[in-house]
Amino acid sequence: MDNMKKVGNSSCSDGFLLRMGLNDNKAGMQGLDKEKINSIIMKATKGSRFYENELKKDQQVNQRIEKMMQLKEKITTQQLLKAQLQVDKLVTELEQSRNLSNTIVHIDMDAFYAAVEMRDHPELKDKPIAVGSMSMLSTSNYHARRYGVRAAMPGFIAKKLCPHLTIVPLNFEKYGKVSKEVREILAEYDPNFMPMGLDEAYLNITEHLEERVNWPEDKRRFVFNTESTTEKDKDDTNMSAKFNEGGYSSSPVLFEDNTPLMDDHPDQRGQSAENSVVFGTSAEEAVKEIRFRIEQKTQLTASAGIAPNTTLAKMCSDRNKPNGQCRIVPERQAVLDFLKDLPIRKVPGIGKVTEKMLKALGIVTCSELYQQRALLSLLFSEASWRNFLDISLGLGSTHLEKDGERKSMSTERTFSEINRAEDQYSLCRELCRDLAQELQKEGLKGKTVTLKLKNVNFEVKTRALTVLSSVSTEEEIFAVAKELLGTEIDSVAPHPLRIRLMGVRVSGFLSEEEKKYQQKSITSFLKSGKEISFLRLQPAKSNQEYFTENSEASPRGSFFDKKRAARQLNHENLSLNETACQQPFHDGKSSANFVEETKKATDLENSNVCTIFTCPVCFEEQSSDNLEEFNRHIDECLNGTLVKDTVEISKNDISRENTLKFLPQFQNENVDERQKNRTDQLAGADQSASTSDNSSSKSTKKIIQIVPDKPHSKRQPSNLSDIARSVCMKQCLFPQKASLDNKDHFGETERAEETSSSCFLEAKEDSVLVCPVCNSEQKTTSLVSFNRHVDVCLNKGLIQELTEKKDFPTETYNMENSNRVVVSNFFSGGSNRRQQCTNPSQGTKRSGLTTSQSVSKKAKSSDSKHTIEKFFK
DNA sequence: CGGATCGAC
DNA sequence: CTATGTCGATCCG
Repeated sequence: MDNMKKVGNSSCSDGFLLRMGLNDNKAGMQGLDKEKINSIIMKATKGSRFYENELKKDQQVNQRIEKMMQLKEKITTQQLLKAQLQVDKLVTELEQSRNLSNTIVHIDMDAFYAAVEMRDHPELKDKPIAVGSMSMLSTSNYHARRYGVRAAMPGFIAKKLCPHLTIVPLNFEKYGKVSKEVREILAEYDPNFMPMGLDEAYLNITEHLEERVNWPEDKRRFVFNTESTTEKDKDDTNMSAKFNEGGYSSSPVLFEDNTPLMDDHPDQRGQSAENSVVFGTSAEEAVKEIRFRIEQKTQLTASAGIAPNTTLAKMCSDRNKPNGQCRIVPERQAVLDFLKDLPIRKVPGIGKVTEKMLKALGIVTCSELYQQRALLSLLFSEASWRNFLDISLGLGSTHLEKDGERKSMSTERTFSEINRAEDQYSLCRELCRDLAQELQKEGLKGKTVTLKLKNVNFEVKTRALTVLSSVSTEEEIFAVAKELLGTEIDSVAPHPLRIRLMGVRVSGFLSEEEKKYQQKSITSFLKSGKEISFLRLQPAKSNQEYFTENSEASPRGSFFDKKRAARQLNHENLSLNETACQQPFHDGKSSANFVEETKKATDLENSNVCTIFTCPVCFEEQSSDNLEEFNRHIDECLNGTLVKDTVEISKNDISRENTLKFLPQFQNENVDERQKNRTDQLAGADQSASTSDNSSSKSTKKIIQIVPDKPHSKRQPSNLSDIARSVCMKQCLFPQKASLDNKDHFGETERAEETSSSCFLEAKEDSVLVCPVCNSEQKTTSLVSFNRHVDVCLNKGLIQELTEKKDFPTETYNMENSNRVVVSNFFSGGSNRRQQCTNPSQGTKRSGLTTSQSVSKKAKSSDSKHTIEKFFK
């Protein structure tokens, strides 16, 4: 209670100041003390829009904390004990899997950008400098840090702190070059080392050390380089002089640590020739050697950490910064000692917010994190508390992960206020262009486009839309982004949208497999078995068919399918048929058309399609072409198979996966290069319209066939949600095509014409919407309201479905008070489960609050990134 | 899935 | 004189 109050009332400046990273001012002669720094920053920042927003965010965090504390209050001793037992059981397992056999090194260049600039501008050497701009600094040198000048601080504030500060503009090209030089050295110790941005890298030197033991001295001898031989020097003729004066002799690389210089070769160093040095064979020596060589080559210093896993190595490299190194020897006790008093904030993955939340629980150090493990398991998501547990036990990845596939790509830009829609659209287009370029470099195509906006009050909003066929070109991305932007503009109309940042992101990339086979939406359909087609119910304009592809994300998540199905009805309508259908979120003069008029979708001929309905449940062809009658039939069938359905889910999912491998490759990928916007969404349909002959296809997955010919084999409904959807889309038709069961068909199926034939159901003006869940007729003819209704129904259904599942892990975790656990377990479906994989020796299984460790970023992209040097110490 | 949030640099 | 970034991943509902 006491705590709660404190949190709630905590001084509003708390979080903000925290963020500014005001900390150890090394009691140095020059510089400012902490208080002075605080007040200057405050003065400069107070009242600004930025500050106001910071306060707001801070309040939100406080509210979160308050909620957490309330939850905590309700926890009973018994629950806690139970949790303790369970967590400790896990601890035992984790402890058994501890792997100390690897030697991981984290290398971190000191004040990298600033150091490079100082090297290249000797006149700046003894001055406080920062790299960046008046708006934002990327890093500062140590001299400037004494004034409180930090990375991620706007330059104009830094100037107030330190009027003498020299701000040097960023020069990524240069940093990239230096970085490359460093990497060349690193590669010698671990060819598979993992760069993290320009100034950091992880190495696994386990193998190197094994070999190194047997190396002759000569292989470990390095000469002092007093010549300037680096390329940089060409830029700077003073290099030699500078190097001599501030260079190696005064550099502490070899002599700074108090640790004995030698291990296995006690007096080597002394024996070494005058201008050379020999390094020992231990891990420490090897890393000293690396740092020595880096400094010789670049005249820049690096810090390093050596430990049995990446997390520890990283925290280690921070310890003796700058220009120092630290090792945690591979013993359990050494690891625990290191962690004992380590503030959790030092742990990679624990940021400002998590720190504050944990602090509210009285947790500041890693050992406290361990002590509270039971409580944490009740208050945080599984992914989070498991991560906490790993941290407090000192577990982490013991090998460097391969660069995993990237999951998204984005670009964003900050600018001074833009409020004219016209400018906003062209900016948007520009961003799409940039992004498209980057996507193409990596050959990626994604299905989800996200627009990010930050208004002049620093409030950030994102709006996303997932489309069926993946996008990658400027035009394709813009077509979607434009729509999102238009909606936002309209939403504040008649006021202008006043923004200071815009960003575009593409995610939902196709997997390799998908790339290969994904072609027509039909193919995706075969794969996922969860296609949704939808009949537009505004027949006044046109009848179109929309496919929604289901992603892999939730292999068995029927709930999401439902949600998505319902939601996508909205979105598809919105984005794809702006002109042809009502625009629920736009007024008539939608600004989306401001820059580029949306092209009219090609109306598809469907008038002469003779329709046959096949019930998606019983697979009987229905004689009647009366929709209502058909609906009734399906409803009956559905009711009859409800129970059976849930049991069959997994089985069907498996069979679906198996068949996937044999999907034919379709060739019409670029057929519609010219077709943009919604037209391309309809490519599959378009094609089928012109291709009536699909006799070569064996339609095994047809659910509703409305095509004239073709008998088809039956496919079991995959699960309840599938059925629900198909019913929901009563008047829709599913693309078919097929050859799931016909491998012979493969390979030879290169002709686009063979791919599919799909038909359209005639839209009847008097269509009645019947909710597939509750079976009630809906009065409305508005799709949006109908969707809303279905959504609600589906949610109800979810609860039912939940209670029916016997294997739902209700007993596993504290359920009495925290339905959050229920929800998260359910919602995350497979993903949560995946994360539970717990073999620390198997490397990163992190998620939740740890991020960067589990994700291997592409070096390439981080290179071009505007990086900000870490700012705590 | 979409939106917000977190963390790294 | 003004003026506070960019990116990717994860979590929650």
